[in-house]
Amino acid sequence: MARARDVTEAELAVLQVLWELEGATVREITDRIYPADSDGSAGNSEFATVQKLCERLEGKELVAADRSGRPKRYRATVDRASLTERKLQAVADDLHQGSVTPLVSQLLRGGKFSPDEIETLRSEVEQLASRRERKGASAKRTGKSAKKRGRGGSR
Amino acid sequence: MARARDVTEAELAVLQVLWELEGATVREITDRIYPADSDGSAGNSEFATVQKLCERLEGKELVAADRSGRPKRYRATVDRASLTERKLQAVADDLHQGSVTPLVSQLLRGGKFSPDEIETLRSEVEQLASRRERKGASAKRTGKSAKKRGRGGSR
DNA sequence: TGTCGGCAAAGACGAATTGTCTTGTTGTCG
DNA sequence: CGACAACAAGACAATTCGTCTTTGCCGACA
Repeated sequence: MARARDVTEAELAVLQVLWELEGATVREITDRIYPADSDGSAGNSEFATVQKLCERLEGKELVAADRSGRPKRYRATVDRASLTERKLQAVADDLHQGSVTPLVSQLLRGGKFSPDEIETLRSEVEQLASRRERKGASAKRTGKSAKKRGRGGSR
Repeated sequence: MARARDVTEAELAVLQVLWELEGATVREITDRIYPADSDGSAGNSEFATVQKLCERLEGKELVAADRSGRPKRYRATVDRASLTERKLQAVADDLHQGSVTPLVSQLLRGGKFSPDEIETLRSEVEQLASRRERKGASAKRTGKSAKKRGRGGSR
């Protein structure tokens, strides 16, 4: 029942650092997230907080730890794009039976795009279109092709 | 810190019913969500559960209640598309500084589309592209300025 | 050798959320 | 009136989340 636990605000902050640094120790992450108090006096608990966040992220298999060196080294096992995709798929599952097309339409309808972006999107769609030409001999567009793919509400 | 409260699983179930029925009483919603035990004996608590969910949804201003008739009547104040947009924007805010273009690209790259869908998307992009063509006359706010949309992550 | 600082692991904590359920109160209808 | 559905208010356990404390470990260095 528990629905794939989402990435938390604080956890995301850690991930962002790991995406930026491409592998970092808890200390390094902490220093990025909590600047200002660089003196080692009370900053002790912040370190522990980040440590805990890293553990939880490891539990979710979003980061991995390299335990060979002494200061343990964390790296992200998902990149920004993957996480984005997960979240988008979750939205699709929740609101559109797993189909992502409505999401794209919705985003396009929002229309907040620069000419550059529009051009990029256009070419991406064209690419998509041409890719299907290559394989689908019969452009039978009435079929709808039942590609529903519930996409496991599993979790 | 509290981040615009998300719609819960159970709450979403209620919303789905309201989208389907376009206004319904708590009883009606309950019957849809908890079938099987159609006898009115113990189903009492389920009713209360749905009641509570409706109250919370009302608190989030996602539904509104018409209190004139006796069996109170709830209706959704956001449609599926709006909720979708919110969630998408939240993803964009969290992972891409509020820009939705990367989301579209990501979705397109996923490539799970039927020929029909591709055709639809293509026309939507074309529409977007052509819409920007006629920018000369309107000195309105539509200027490319809108850009990134800081979109204060809060609330 | 002894102790000192950084690292690690475990866990406690309070606050908040979520889904469920209980208990009273109120309104309506036969 | 009397029964019964709708309603309001809240209690409840379970879980989550961010934070913090404690305790032990290790290697370095005077």
